[in-house]
Amino acid sequence: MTLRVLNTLSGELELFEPADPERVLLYYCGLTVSDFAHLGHARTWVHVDVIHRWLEQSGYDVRHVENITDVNEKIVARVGEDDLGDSERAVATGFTEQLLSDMRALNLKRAEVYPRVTEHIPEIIDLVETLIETDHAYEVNGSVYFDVHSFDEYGKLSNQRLDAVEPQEDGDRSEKRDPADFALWKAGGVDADAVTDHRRADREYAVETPSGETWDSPWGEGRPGWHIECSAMSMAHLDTGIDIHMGGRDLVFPHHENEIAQSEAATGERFARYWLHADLFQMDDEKMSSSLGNFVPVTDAVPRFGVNPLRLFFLSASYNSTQTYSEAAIHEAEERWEGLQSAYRRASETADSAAARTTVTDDALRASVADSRESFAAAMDEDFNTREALTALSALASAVNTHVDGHDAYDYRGLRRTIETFETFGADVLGLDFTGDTEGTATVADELIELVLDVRADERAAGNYDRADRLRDRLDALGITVQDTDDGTSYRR
RNA sequence: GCCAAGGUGGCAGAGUGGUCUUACGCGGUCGCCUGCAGAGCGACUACACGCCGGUUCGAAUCCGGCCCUUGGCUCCA
Repeated sequence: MTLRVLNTLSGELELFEPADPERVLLYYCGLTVSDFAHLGHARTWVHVDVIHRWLEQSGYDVRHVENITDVNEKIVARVGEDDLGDSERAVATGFTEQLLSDMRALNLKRAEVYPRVTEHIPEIIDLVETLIETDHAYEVNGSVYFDVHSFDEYGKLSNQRLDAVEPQEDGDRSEKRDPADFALWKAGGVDADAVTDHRRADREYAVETPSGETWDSPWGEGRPGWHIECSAMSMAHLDTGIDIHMGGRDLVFPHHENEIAQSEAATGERFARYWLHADLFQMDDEKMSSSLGNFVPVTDAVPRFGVNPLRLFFLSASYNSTQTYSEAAIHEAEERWEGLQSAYRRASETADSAAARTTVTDDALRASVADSRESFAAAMDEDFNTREALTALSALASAVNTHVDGHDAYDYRGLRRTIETFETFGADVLGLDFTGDTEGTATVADELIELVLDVRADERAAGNYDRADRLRDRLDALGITVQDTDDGTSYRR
């Protein structure tokens, strides 16, 4: 079992070796809470989640930290909009709660901690002071900037060369020594022009010119820069360097490049061993993004498609390739989900049936289970190739069907092993829920359906197929699919 | 312009030096099964890999050039 990962730093597949052989420190660059999370975020979350789960499955103790950026001009821009809140903090709190709720809906494993910028101002100030003391940063008019030329390896993540980076145009950055220098601390309140830029003409705002929160610092009243938070917060929560640092590909430059610069300049140690970047989710021919307004919110998608099909849809492309929103592709994931779930149920039902015997052995089934386990693990170990891992689960589903279709007495031990494989790899690793949909809560509607099916069974037994088919059609029109099998009639809503 | 990722069958999407891979899935056709349908199983859906060169006994897979797409260089998962 040797995991290899594609490290953005080297651009190559590398053998994964965490600093502590038993523990993985995972940091995921989370969201700025200025809007609802959309499917692009969801896709990255699901992949990060599966990576977290696979690391645990591989025997590591995973410490997972995921920041929440709750200080930002875009948040301030929404102050006074509808009932979002009348302060930066109120807007941020509302979106944060929504975000955590979306994550639960997607069946994501919780991070150990979700640090927020507003709770780490002292750590940020300490880090900025260290950078000034070591001559990596300088203060001008109450703002502090990182001096990119003070860090020799600047550009090593993104391969950007300083002289090739297009200089920014705006004049108010002229106090920087070099256009590529970036703010660690910004003097004064929020930039009113930036806030105005983020406001939308088609919306009403109860607060005309909202002000963001500011904090005291050795350089006067101000706000932290964008990049510094991740360095300060990861240092606060992941004591010894990060093993895996993840985020979207759009963060490689400048965000992650700057994180490396300021962190390694301050500590003299490597900030993160492996940088993994999830490629972006596209809507037609451009990325899905809040600022472009072309997004499908998680809150709409989960009830509409279901969490299992959505997860399968995301996992049907590897994390480091782009994926495009397509209802046809989500439909395909639904079909695949139904196939997997029905095979799981068949395995469970037949294993529990009287026809299952410990004396029966089906070598083909057992070989399929072994193959499936092996190829699933091999796929995940090769940079988390979830699509290939799904192939292994589909093969397992196929083996169950072949076994059950082809035998009158079932291989109990083989089926138990099959079920265990679905539960370990499908449920624990891929985060699918095989049991949730139908079991436990029989509603009145379910009982009425059973009643109709009983009537239909009587009609069929009496040879009244016309009447039986009409009942089936009526149920179908209500969205209830009826299936007759050797073992009786089942239905699916 | 610079940096990065990518261009594979009707769709979607793995593979990354050689008939066991045109994987897996979706869609479509046919067969088995079924009272019928669905599900399931089996077969098929012209030996596809952006273009042009090169290396090699052999390339979708390596090298070079070109075209195109997406992302980054400004807030962004």
